[in-house]
Amino acid sequence: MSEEQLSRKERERLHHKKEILDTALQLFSENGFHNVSMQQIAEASEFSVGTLYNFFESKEALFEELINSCGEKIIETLVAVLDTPGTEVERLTRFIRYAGTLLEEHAQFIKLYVSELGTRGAKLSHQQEKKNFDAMLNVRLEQILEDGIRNGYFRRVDPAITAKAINSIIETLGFEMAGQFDKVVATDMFSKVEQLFIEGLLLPEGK
Amino acid sequence: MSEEQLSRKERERLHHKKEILDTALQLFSENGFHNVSMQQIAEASEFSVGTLYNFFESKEALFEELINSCGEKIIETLVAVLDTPGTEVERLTRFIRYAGTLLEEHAQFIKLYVSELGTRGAKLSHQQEKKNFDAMLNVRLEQILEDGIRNGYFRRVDPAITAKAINSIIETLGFEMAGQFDKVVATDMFSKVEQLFIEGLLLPEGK
DNA sequence: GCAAAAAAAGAATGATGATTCATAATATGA
DNA sequence: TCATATTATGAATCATCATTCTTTTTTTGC
Repeated sequence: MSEEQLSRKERERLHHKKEILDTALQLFSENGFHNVSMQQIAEASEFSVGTLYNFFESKEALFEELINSCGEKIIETLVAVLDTPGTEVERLTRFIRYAGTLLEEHAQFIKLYVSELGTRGAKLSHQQEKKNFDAMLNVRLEQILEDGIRNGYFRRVDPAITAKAINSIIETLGFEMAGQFDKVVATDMFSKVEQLFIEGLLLPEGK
Repeated sequence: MSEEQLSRKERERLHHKKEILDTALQLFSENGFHNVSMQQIAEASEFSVGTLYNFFESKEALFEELINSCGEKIIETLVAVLDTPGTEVERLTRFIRYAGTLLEEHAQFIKLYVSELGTRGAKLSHQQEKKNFDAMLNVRLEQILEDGIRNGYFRRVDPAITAKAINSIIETLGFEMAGQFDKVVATDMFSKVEQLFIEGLLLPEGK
């Protein structure tokens, strides 16, 4: 919607930036932050090192922008799925299924995020408080589980642990699959996750 | 058992090596492989850099030896727990509980392993095929789950996914707790994991 | 076309940190 | 106690980057 406001020059600049971010994403997700140099990003994106610094304050800044730009989009759709109408059972089910779909379009980002930040480890950036997408998701999941229990759909498990468990397996599968994504395999896997958790959580009577 | 064969000198050397590995473990687990220098390890262990290289080929070699020496011990006890007599339900239960205990003694190692290798990511060592402790565990867990299903204890979930899910949550909790371990909190958490998975897996009738 | 401004280039700088190696300290054994 | 062998030391080397900065190229407005 703001695309219209920008001059050709500005659009071009944005496009260049995107190109850089894209190649950086590829390289980082394949080799990890520490094993990719600015030189490499420069060569791969067919810009010079100097130009990279023209777009980004520093290597870390580049990385952060990468994470945030992709992360925000993903988390939004994910949370949207969780906030969908329906019973807690339906919403949780939809959420798990949707995770598989997400993987398809964002395999690289997910791999990078999981391995460098994920549920574990803050290996990078000793600095400021960055938004923790994981934590955000966990809170939502926990809420749904709690509601589901209160409303008599789920057994009385611990919502916090269960949320973490669901998150963990999704991240693990996400990471595993990201290398060589296959739509069929992915949907299959996530439907098994669904079966494991949803059926494992349902109360025998089913309300 | 081989301790007797060694001369005092050799024993001393071994002891020195252990001291180095111990301080390296502490530093690595706190800061990650990339954020610890050989200098730091040298200072902290009160040896000189040169001496470190007297014991280890390279920084990576040191790291690998660290991982292997600790990992082997842990995996052995863990597999031993899985191979214990009893029904699959009992064995799996024991396994999950035991994971909490393990954490107590090996918090540092677990944190390091999970964050640098774990279920995800091969950020380090571009080289040879290192033993993958995770995979080993997964295979065993899968087997137990399969048996448990066949013997009518568990519902018909996918053993591979379920094994991964159990592994993932254990790793995640392991990592989270490793920072500031608290026995009470830990046993509590793992008993909730037990409740989530065991009860979620049991067939209504209970055979 | 042309001068000023903007963007791109990439060689030079500076830090950091792994690894080496000549030297010093220590242990051994006669 | 001395000569030799072993082990430890840490300053010097070497490589690898991130980052800077001067120069070159391209674009823009005229």
